Order: sequence, then C-alpha cells, then structure tokens
Amino acid sequence: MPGLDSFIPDSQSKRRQPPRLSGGPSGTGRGPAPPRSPRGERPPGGVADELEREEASEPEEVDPDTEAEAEAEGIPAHEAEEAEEIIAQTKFEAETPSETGSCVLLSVSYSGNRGRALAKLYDLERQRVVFWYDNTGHQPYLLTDMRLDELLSSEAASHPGFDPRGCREVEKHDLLQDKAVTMTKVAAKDPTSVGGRGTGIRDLLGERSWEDRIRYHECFVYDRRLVPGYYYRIRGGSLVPEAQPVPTDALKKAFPDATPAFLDSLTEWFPIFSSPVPDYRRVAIDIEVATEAQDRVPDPQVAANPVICVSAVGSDGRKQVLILRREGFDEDGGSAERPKELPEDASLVYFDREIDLLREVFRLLLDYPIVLTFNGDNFDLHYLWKRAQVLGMRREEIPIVMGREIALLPVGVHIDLYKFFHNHAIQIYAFGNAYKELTLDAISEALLGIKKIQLEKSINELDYLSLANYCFRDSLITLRLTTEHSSLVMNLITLIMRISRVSMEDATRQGVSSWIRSLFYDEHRKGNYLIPKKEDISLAKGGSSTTAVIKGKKYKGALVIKPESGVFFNVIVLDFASLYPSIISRWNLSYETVRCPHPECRKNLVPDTDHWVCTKRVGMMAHVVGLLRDVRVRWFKPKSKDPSLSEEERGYYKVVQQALKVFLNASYGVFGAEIFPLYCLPLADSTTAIGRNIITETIEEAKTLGMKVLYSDTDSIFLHQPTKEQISSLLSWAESKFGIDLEIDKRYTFVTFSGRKKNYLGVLDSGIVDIKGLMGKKRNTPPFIKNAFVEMTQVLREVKSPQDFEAAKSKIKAIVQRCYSDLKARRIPLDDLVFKVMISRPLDRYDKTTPQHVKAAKLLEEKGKEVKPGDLISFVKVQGPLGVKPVQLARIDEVDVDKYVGHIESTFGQVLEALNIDFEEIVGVKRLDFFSR
DNA sequence: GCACGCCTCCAGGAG
DNA sequence: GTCTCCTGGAGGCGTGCC
Repeated sequence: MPGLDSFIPDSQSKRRQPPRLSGGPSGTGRGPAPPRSPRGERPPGGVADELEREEASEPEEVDPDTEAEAEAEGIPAHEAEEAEEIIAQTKFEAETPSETGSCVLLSVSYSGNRGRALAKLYDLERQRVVFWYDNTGHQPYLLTDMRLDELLSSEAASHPGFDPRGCREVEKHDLLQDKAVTMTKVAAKDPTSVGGRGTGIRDLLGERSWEDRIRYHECFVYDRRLVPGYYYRIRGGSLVPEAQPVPTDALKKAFPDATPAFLDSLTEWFPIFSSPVPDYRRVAIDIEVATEAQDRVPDPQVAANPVICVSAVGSDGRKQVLILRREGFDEDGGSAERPKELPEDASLVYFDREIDLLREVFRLLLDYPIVLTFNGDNFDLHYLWKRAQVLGMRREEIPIVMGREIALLPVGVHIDLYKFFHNHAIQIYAFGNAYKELTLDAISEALLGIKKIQLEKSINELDYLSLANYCFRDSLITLRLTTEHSSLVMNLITLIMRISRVSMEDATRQGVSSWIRSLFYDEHRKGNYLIPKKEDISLAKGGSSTTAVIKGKKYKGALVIKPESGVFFNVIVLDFASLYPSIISRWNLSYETVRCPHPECRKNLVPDTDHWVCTKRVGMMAHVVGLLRDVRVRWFKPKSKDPSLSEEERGYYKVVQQALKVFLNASYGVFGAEIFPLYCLPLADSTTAIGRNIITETIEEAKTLGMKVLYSDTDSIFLHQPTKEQISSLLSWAESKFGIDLEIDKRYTFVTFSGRKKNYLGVLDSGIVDIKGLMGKKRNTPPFIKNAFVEMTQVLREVKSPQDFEAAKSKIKAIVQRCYSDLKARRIPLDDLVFKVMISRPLDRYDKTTPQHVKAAKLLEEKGKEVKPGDLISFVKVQGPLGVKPVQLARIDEVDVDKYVGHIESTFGQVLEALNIDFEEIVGVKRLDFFSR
C-alpha cells in the first residue's frame, strides 16, 4: 500500500476522470441537467437559532407508538426509520473554504439552515472538518409514471412542498421489464416534502410513486457519484474527486481473461479499494454519573444526577480527565495515592460547577472531527444533551443533535463503537468471532488484552483519583479499539463507506443489508436504471419453488450429509471458495435475470427448480458480486500474504480483503430477507439449489474416482485417505465443470465424528485442535465441564497414530472420572457451575415459554437488578420447583447434582461415542445397576 | 394426579 | 433485523393409566 506521502493525485492521468461537481449543468453526463435551484445562490450566513429534528425534537417526546403508527400506514417499522432524515439546524458550523488540499469525504447530510446538501470533509492538512454546501442545485425528488402535464394537474401539484420548476420527464431503463420507460421527476422544496409522516408528496401519488424512500443525503451521493471515504478537494468552491493512479498493466496480468466491461469496472473501483486511509484525528469520550443504586444505569431521558467525571483520550495525545468537585471529597485525594494505571501526563482538571465542566466537554466535541464513544448514542451523549438542558442550557448551545436512539454532532462525526461491534457481520467475518459478549470489557479483553478497572465501591464513593482512573481507562480502551493493528477499525469503517457509499455515521450504525442496498441503489443510478419497488419484484418473480427442511423457512438451503461415527486418520477437506457469491457470478443471478421476461431464456433452467436465468443480459448483482469476489481472490488476498510487502502494507490489504468478505458473505442472504428492498426469493432459492447440485455432483465424482467421502456440509467435503492424484483430478474436474475453484482447505491428522451433523473434533497436521459444534465449545456450558473438555482436547492433540489412542483413552477416562467425582463431592465452586445464557428480548416478551435463564433473570429483577436484552444471565441449576437460581443468590448445597451429571454425560458423550468409550462405565453407574438387578 | 410421548420454543453454533 | 440447517435442553400440552 502506498503510504499517505506517496498518495499523489494524478491529475495528468489519461484515465477517465471522475466528474467534477460544480454549479450549472450537471456534469454527470447522464440525462439532462437539473435546473438551477431557486436557492442556488449562497444565502447570507444565516444562523438558525434552534436545533431541530424533522418531527419531534425531543427524542423522549417521540410517541413510543411511532413504529406501530408507521406499520399501520403500511410501512414496516424499519423502513419508517430508514426514511427518517435527521435534519440539523444548528448554529454550529465548520469553515467553508473555497480551496483545500486533500480531504476525505466523511459524511453527507441535509442542512436545514441552508436548504441544501452538506458534505463534511476531513481536511488532512488542517486535521479538522470543513464544510462544503452543494452548489449544483440538486433538489429532493421522487419519480412517477405520470406524464408531466398529468402531474401538474394532479393533487400532488397542490402539495406546499411541490416545486413545479424542478419537474421534468426523464428516460429510465426498467430492469424488471427490460425496456425503456419514461418517468417524470417530481421535485420537492425540501426532503420532508417527499416523505414526511404520511403527509408527503409520495402519499398523494400513492402507487404511482417510485424511488420515494431513499433518504435525501443518499440520493445526493448517488446522483453526484460521490464516494464517502474517498479523497476530494475543494477547488474554486466546487467539490472535485482526486484521481488515483491505477496499475493497469498489473491488473490486466492478474485478470487475463477479463472482458472489457469488467476491466472498466475494475478501473473505476480500484482506487476505492487501494487508496490509503488517513489517520483521522479523533477523541474518545466517556462520562461517569453519580448514582445511588449500583445496579441501575442513570436514565438519560431524565438526567437527574450530576455528571461527575468525563475523560477524553485523543489520537493527538490528549489525556484529560474533567472532575466535578463535590462535598466531602479532597482534591489531593487525602491520603489516596495516584493509581499506578493513571499515566503521569494525564491532566486532571477540576470544576466547581457542573455546567462549566459540560461546556468544556462541548468544546471538545466541536474541536475533534471524529468523536468515539462506547454506547454514546444511548447513554453518554444523550445524557450530556439532556443534562445540559436540565442545568439551564439552551438547545442551540449544545453541540449534540439527538435523534431517536442516535446522537449526532453538528460539525464532526460521532462513532458509537458499541453499535459497530454489535454488527453481526463485523463480529463474525471481520473479527472472526474473537469477542462473544457485547460489553466494552469483553471486547477490549478479546481484541486488546486489557480490561476495565474493576471497582470495589460504587461510583459515588470513589475518591477523585480512583474515579479519574476508572473513567480514563474506559476512554483509553475506546480509543485503542480504533488504533490497534494500524487502525484496523478506522480502515474497515472507511472501506465499508467507500464500497457501500454510506456516510461514516451510517456505516457504523447500519447492518449489511443497508450497505448492500446502498451499493445497489448507487449502481442503479449509475446505469440510469429505475429502482424497482419491492412489490413489483415480488409480483414479477413470485416465490420459491422448493420446500425448506425446517418448518417455517421460506426455501430449501444447503445440503448436509450425516457422517458415520468413529475416528478417521488422514482426512483432507476440500471446499469451494466463496461458493454462493461464485454461483451468483457464474450463473448470472440477479433480480432482473432470474425469471426474466424473455421467452427464449426459459430453457436455461436452474437445476431442481422451475426458475430460469436470462441469457441475454448481464445481471447487475452477478456483475457487482463477481467483481468484488474476483478482486478479493485475485488481488487483495494474495497481496495480504505477499512477503515482499511490508507488514503495514499487508495489514491494509488484509482489511480490504476482510471488508470485501463481509459484503460477499451477506450478498446471497439479503435476497432471502424480507426487509431488503430488493428482496427476491427466486434468486436466493436458485443460489442454494445450484449449490446443492454442485456439491452433490462433486461427491458423486469423488466416489467415482475411488475416494471415501466421510462428511459434507454446504460447500465442503471430507475425504478419507485420498491420494494426491485423486485430489488433483477432482480439483481440475470441478474447475472445468463449474468454473468455481475447489481448494484444499484443511488436512487433519485425524477426525472424530460423533455421528451428528455439524459436530466433530479434529486435530490438524499443524497440531491445532479444531472443534466444531460440540457442546464443550459452547458458551453456555458451565466452566468446570468446559475446563475438563479442554483438558481432554490437550490429550487428543498428542495422538499421532491409532496406536497412541489406547493411552489417550485411559487419560480421557481419568479426566471425566475426576470431573464427575468432584461434582458428586460438591468440590466445585459455584462460579464454575454457572450457565451463561443471553437474554435476547425484554423479559415480558417471553410469552410462549419461560426458559431457565429467563426464570433466573426474573429473580434478579425482583432484587432490583435491571435486565436488558443482550445481558448474559449467570445461573446455576438447583433443587426445588423453579430448578434455577441466579448465581448471586445460590448456595452450593442446593445445587442439583444430577442435572450436572447429565450435562457431563452429554458433553463428553459427543466425543466418547466416537472413541467407543461408555460413559456409564467410567462413572460406575453400570456396575451398580448390574448388582441391583 | 402423574408418568410419558410428542411437539414447540429457545440458544448457540456451522457454513 | 443476510440466510438455512442442526443440536440439546426445557417448557407445555394431551393421553392413558391408576
């Protein structure tokens, strides 16, 4: 990766330049230019005197039934949320220079003050945010199939936000019908007039309205071909993208069989992936609030208690703790020593008045381009916002813009890392499931190896230094989560922004389906395609043509072959590299190509379904997914392992590779998700059907070649003692037959199958023990069983041959035996007996059954402890009618030993069965039984 | 009233 | 709030028996 210094804008490049954004006619070259806005001129520096949201301005005043209302309007709750544009009208502004050096586009929003799009840019030289207001006259709009004259005489024209001067007919291509259509652009004076809550122009147009749920700032990004996270500069008041050299020859070499269209796309995308990410100047903030009850989080909607401490740790070296002086506490800490963990150069600043402390925090929020928090949306920033008002500050003095469950900044960007790490795709594909719990403590321990400061007393009782130390650590951890591994997290966020075209705020808060939606919407606008309505896709494509194995699912998924129980030495695992994305690409699957309108394509059937695929045009999803897949596999993945590159360069390529993986892995699933606006069941259905067909034929071929197939799940096959020749014939057969790479994934010295699907243990040739699906690995298994299980795996990893097994078996028996007798003798401490199970919804929403962890949680609630979704409940199984108790309330003598014996048996049983060991023989039950008969 | 079988719910995992 | 497939434990309910 070129370092920042070597990132030289290549303005002389002969390569097609990205369009220049400027006033006057649109430079996008796609359709006629929009007319100049009546407000095209820059208004005088008007300063609005209120922070305002589109609808209710106090989040706590938002009707809790808003979602229900939206549903009643026929809008699914999530779409109502999506359609909401948080419009800031604030007095806080950044500089609006007419010339800058290199900047990164952080975010696009709509300025209520100016009535136009606002771009927030990170100026690399200033290390601050600069503002750029749209000067191209772009207006909010939607599309209708009415002709212009019909529109002008329709009810919509009477809407106060309707702008007749911006309306005009446009040509679009309708992919569903594969034909050109004439639509009319319906211009609005502001974003609210398009949408609003049941009062927008779209509501007057009803079914004759299209593209009306795209938030304005996104619409602006797509139409102006902007790429958030990419480099721009302001030149003569206009926003100009910076060109980046593309290694055309090297790319041609890496993609020898690429079509011209593919190379074109590659050239366009390449700078997006490969340009470096700046080291953003940023600050992490954490607050502490005085609380009387230890188990209760102070309510930010009331903000009744004082903010007593705020820490700020910056990437620029800032180490600061702001402390409120309180009665009964000594500044020099009395006899208290400065905690060792608190760095000498951390400055402690004391305040007599809370309001002054808050003002200082607000100064920081305005100073930094990026503010990091952990749970700031729901707590820290929300609390500061409300608390400042409780103390008498006016809204316009507070540099925080509150939406529902989201806290934005008027100048910089707020990243709530809790939300980012909460993202399931990030958790699994980017961090390999390294952290399992969504707390700052658990995440930082997993990723950084440091923990929060453990408190002995409640926050209220801490002396100043201990409080400062505690608070400081939280900010330090929060910052370090973004600086670790050469700023992996910031790089990842920036790449997600670039690939999906979403602002930094959205990239860190929305899920994969939003990212992919945005990516495809942009692709539609780029190609001048009409973005279809979800109902129209469903109507044209119908549902699935298969029946799921599991009741309640919409279509059939992957194939899993049941393995035979036992131990097998010398096992090779082959798998198809990113099978589903490859299928989408190779089979040309896309919502418009699956069940396309052309009669002549109907012969091109998907195996085992009645779906067919278009033979006439390249599918949009197939093209984009194929591009992302190929560029990952053929360029970034090899680069991430290239020993001739520096570690930092390899690190960057690894992040690109991981970001692409996140998109690819979700690219199939979204089409089977009803919440996805391009939802298309036949597409998801076809993908898995082709997958089943491929793996089935591969298994057959392996058998034909004389190999023994032990097991198979979705895209992998486990082969027993295959020869090199057998493998290479199978690999080349698969490559030529399907055009998808079949690769050697793993080599096991041996594998033990329990006979169950998704359930085995193997020792890799490297000595690593690979465990899949066994209970001993699951989070909700009590520690004492887990520990014994780990001990057993250590024994197994020493096994190199069938002869070694006899010795291993007796060691394993001894481990299980000891585990059992310790339990029986009640020698195991309570903490090692806990089951940790997550609460997935509010307690009152468990209305069908009451699972054990919920029973335990209810007991905790009775004791005054708050229980929220996402909390892990630690409980033990006890005798008595309820059967469980939270560990905090249980005694060792009431433990239900028999229940735990059952758990030992089933956990170890999964391995013992394969080794032909009888559990009952180990614990002696069988013999007793024998004598008692 | 109670044991038993059967089905469903729930959590956690594989891919 | 990408998907389906799979396992194990417990809850909940109907059935048959005493």
